[in-house]
Amino acid sequence: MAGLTNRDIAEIFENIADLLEIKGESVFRVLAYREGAQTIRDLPRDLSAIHAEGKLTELPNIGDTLADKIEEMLTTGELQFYKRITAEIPLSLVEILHVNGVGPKKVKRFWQELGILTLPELESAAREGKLRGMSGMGAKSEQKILEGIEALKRRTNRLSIGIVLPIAQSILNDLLKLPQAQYGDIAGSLRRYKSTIGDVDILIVSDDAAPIMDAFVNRPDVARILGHGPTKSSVELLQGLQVDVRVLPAARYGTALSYFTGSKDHNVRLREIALKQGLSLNETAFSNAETSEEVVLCATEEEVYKTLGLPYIPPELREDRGEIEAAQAGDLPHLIELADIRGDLHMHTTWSDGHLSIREMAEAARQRGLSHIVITDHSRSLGIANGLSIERLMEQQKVIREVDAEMGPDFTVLHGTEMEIKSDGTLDYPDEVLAQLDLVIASLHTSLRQSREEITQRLVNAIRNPHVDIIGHPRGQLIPEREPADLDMDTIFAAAKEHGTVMEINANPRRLDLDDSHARRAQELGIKLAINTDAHSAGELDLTHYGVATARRGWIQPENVINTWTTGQLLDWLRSRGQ
DNA sequence: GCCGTTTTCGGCCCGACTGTTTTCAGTCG
Repeated sequence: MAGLTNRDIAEIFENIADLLEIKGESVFRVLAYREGAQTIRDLPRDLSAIHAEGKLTELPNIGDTLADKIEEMLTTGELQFYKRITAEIPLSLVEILHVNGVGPKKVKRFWQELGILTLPELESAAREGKLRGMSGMGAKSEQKILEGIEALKRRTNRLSIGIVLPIAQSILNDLLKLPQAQYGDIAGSLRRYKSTIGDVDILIVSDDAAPIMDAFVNRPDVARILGHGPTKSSVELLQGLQVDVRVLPAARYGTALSYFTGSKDHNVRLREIALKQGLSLNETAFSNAETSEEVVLCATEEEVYKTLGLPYIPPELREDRGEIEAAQAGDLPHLIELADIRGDLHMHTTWSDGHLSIREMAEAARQRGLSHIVITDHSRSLGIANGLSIERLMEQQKVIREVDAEMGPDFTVLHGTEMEIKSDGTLDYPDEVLAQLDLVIASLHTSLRQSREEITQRLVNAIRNPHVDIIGHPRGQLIPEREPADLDMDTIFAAAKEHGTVMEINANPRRLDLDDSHARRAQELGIKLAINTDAHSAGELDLTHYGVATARRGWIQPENVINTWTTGQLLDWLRSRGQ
């Protein structure tokens, strides 16, 4: 089997890590495979392209050994080492390892002492009371494993940040209403604005933790209490989402917030820096590495970074993707902020599949402090979304000009389209129609499973058209259910660079497309970006922060995002492209 | 297995909680 993708290779490394862990290998060797897998998952380019350049070992966490294995997989489609290890440790054990409360030691013992190879076998054994006979295992452990298996079956993997963030904010708000709670934050991957969220971490400052812990585990939306200690509790909500709450004193809040915001890789790097100063850093304090005596308490994260001799690093950058080195060099990027956004260039109205009229969308956008918007309804071939015929498109233009005039000089409404790139690669409106529009977004909505060559060529065709200004949600992913199209992003970006075509970061949390690492790659190549909501309602105009956060995760600076431009700058740019 | 502004060898994080245990191992984050 040829054509192993980055995702395939990352999964194989992840499986190897699990198998080595069950085998009882050094945790650091296990970690090396995990980190290698993570690097590959985050990669904005194809491993085959990097391999062709001979630069695999320049990737972080990829050394000679992993590079050789990647090469073997790319060239032969197989990995002999993987065959050997799966012959030694059954791959089906990996599934058991994913049961909450079951770690590598237990997986190995279930396998070797009871011959359990699969999740259903473990479930039967637990139901039949066969586990409690093992040393160190009782009826309670058995019950916990059964609950863990049930949770795993319910589990819908990671959820979109758009689902999780509102839930987490409501829990935080409820806890902060308690008289014992002083202040608190959402930490974890949610604070870093990852596009998908596995669980929620909330920190609360208080000197009286018990009432907060009790209130939390007794919430009506709690399905199951996973833990209920004096300062830390953990629950599973009815939606299957796990939420952890910790309570701590104000004097230690900085180290705790830093620790629980992560990422894990970022924290490891911070600890290394601390150790070089003779300090040991954990979630409670900096201690003397020799004597373990606590020497610095940090109430704020700024103090944590200051103690390490670093400037404050924004949460969205904390992924160990070069931010530590940049901070040390005094070279952190000036990141875009929500307040920099002046316009939204992609939204729909009742003319196609939106819920509000042009006038209503304009009013809603103005209320939100924007200075201009572009109405971009769907084009004619997207029948399911009531796409506009050429006649209706031209009719719409008249209405948009009227609304624009009504809105006065301080708010501008422009006429655009979100035009289909059809499955044969042609565009949905002829050039002479496109020439009459203020702005053209071209997007893929259909035939997203075409071959890499075909679908890449479709997008390149659109990029080459001089009337196309922006490529909307370029990769076509839907989080969490739909994988991105199989696009050759090196080729896409090269074309976009050549033609000055803008790449969208679609701010809808189900899309977040481009993602952080592709956005970063685009910026490095000198490609301009747009952050648009693709709103179909007034409420969706409030999704911009997800796009801005994704851009921040991609190290994006405001000057490279065309939504930060004034209305005049945008119009000048559009005019210059018209020629 | 990766990595290097103290190291090409020897580090690589550790505290909270649970269940089982009479002092701790396993798991998780």
